Amino acid sequence: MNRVSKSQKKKEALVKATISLVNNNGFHATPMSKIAKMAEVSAGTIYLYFENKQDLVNQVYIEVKAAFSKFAFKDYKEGVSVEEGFENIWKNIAEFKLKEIEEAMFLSQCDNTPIIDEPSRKEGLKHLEPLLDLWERGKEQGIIKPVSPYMLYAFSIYPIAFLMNMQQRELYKITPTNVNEAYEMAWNSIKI
Amino acid sequence: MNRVSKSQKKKEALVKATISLVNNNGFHATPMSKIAKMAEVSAGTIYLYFENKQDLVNQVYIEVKAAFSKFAFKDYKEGVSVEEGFENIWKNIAEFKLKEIEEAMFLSQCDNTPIIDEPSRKEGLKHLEPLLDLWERGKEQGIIKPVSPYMLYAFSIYPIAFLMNMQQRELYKITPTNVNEAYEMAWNSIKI
Amino acid sequence: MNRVSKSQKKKEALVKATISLVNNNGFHATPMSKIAKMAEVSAGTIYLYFENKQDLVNQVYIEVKAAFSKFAFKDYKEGVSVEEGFENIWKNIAEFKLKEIEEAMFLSQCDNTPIIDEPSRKEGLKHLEPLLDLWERGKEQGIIKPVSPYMLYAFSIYPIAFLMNMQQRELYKITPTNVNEAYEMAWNSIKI
Amino acid sequence: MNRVSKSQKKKEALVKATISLVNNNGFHATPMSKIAKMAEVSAGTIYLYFENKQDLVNQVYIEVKAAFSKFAFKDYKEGVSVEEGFENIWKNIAEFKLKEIEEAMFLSQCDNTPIIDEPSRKEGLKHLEPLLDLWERGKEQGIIKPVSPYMLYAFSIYPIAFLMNMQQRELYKITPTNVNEAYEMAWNSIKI
DNA sequence: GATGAATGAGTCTTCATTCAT
DNA sequence: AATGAATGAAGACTCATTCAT
Repeated sequence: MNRVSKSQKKKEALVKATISLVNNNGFHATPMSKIAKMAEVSAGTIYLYFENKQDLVNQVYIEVKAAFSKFAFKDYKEGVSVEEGFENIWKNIAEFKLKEIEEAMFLSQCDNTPIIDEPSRKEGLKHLEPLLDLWERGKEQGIIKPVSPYMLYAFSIYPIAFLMNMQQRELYKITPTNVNEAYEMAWNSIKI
Repeated sequence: MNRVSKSQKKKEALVKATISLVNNNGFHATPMSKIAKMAEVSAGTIYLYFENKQDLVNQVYIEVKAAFSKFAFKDYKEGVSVEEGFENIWKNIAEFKLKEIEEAMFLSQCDNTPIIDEPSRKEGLKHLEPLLDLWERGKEQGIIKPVSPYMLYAFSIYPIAFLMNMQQRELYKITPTNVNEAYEMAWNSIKI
Repeated sequence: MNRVSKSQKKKEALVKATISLVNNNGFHATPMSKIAKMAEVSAGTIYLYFENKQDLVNQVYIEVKAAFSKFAFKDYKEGVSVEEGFENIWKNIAEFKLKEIEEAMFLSQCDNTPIIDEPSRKEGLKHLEPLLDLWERGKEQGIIKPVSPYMLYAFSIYPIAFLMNMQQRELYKITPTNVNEAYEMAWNSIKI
Repeated sequence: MNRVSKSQKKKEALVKATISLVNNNGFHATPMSKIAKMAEVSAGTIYLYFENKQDLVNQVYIEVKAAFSKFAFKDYKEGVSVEEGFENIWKNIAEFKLKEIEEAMFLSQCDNTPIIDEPSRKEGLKHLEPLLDLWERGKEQGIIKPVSPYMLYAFSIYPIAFLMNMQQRELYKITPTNVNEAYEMAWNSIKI
């Protein structure tokens, strides 16, 4: 038996296909039949793995969000200084958004659109704890502005999605230099 | 004769209905029939004012973007100092996004989704010139970071949309104090 | 006052437009709105002259059929010999079908299609009497085959429509020589 | 397994229904829903077999034309004399047009109407070669008039459609005697 | 008489979902 | 587990016809 079962492979193919097609056409403009075709399974097969279309996107969303979070905290050590920790996480996130474009675009679309239901949204959020903890610590140490984490997120993390969008639409090209500049701006906005 | 013709009223009702329904359900999940019903016209009437569904959203997008831009630069005088000018514009934008929630949500969805075609996106952008000019001036005076306007926008303007989204989802409440804090963060991120 | 009233002109324009559009698209694929546009009147105006769409084609059919019949018997004198009379009529019909192509195509489409109602069809037929009389006389004189006039029509007159169709589709070019050959064939088929 | 698959049966039912309904109402006046109902399948099923309505008629046309051609040349042997061969083919065609009325009416409507697209028309023509060859041979032998095959077709074959139409409208009754008379007229018109 | 905005029934077509195989 | 043919509900769009002006 393979380490990854045939079933698992099919599910992954479906997830990949969903991401790609929803990115290009939006959720409601991507038929299940196309997802099936791209994943090289039959239309009926989807329903062996997912209850229905809504359940499919929900699951994909949760999965991608999990992958994103995992990536965001790779190499992250809780003990590290606030600034160092933030830089680590921020650059991970930036790397994710600029390298795993498909996944990142998908998240961006889901987060600005009513296609994901509220429970799945909640589910998707729960991995972000370490960043919130870090910010909490920063606030205690007088390093981070004493504002809502939503505000911190809005000004330091959310902007990366915009840059990614512009790059995707070929209006803007992100270089390593830009990334450092961007990091500076992010840090400037949240540090005291 | 009325100042606003009956036709004009119908078109406006259609625009309003489109914004509201697309906000709540997304573009592809809002049938023309519902738009018609909400605007209290017959389904066929839509096609007197718009070529098809795509044309409808495109036009609504352009219109809302124009309204947004107009609002963004109200009371703005070109001669004013860079910081003062930026504060003026930023607060206008914030006010728009927090007061004209329907319109702002609509823009946010359109800007992160493939429902608007590229020509209409271009059309929607062209009113932002004064802000770009201001930033240019700021860079010359050594006040604003010498980075791409996309970057400046990402870190100073785009975050407002996130706050609006969170408020809309009732996860976060924006108060006048918050607005000032947010402005500080915006300014901190772009100023040298 | 003009000899031809404004009303009459509008009606004629509508008839012409109907013929042209039905020829190119078929009855059910030509909207009233297009007919109105081509006739340079408003859509509502059609209903001042015709009860509804069916009535419009019916009337156009009857009118064109009448024009056709009139043309068919121009210069025709009842006293003339059967062969001479037939040649006269046949060549008139051929001339009509090859010169008044729009009208002739329209008739051809109506005659092979269920778009005209039966009463109007009957109405359209009633002008053909002189030809039937001529054939009757020919049969009495032992010149024309003693077969049903439908048969005589099928083999001597109906073929012209086919040639017209082929010419219209640019598969066949009718020359004066052809016309004479065709007449010979027509005559050969019905004469004893 | 059946000799004729279930799928094949459905397609045939759709073809039959299309012929029947288009005959009675014309192409544009027969909704897909009615075709589906008559074929006892769901509306959506049509689109498993045909791309769209146009494709449906095109395919039906080609199929019927092929059946017609096959019938026209049954029992036909190339070596036979020109007159014998022509009589064979002509009578086959007459038999088809008088027995397979539905199919024949359908062809008649398609051939005098812009509902079939040009490629499908071309496709439909290609089976008529043997008749053209026979006529060519007849011309060489000085038996058939040296005129365009379009002319020969117009005067010898096309008339049958007229007789069929009249019979269908119950204005004329075709008997075996009539058929022989008609054949004589056809032959008289094309023979030298 | 003339207009053309408005209607809404009717059409083609798509697509999520089911189910016999 | 997997298929894919079949369904039928729903949606975009058209168009004959009406009616206030």
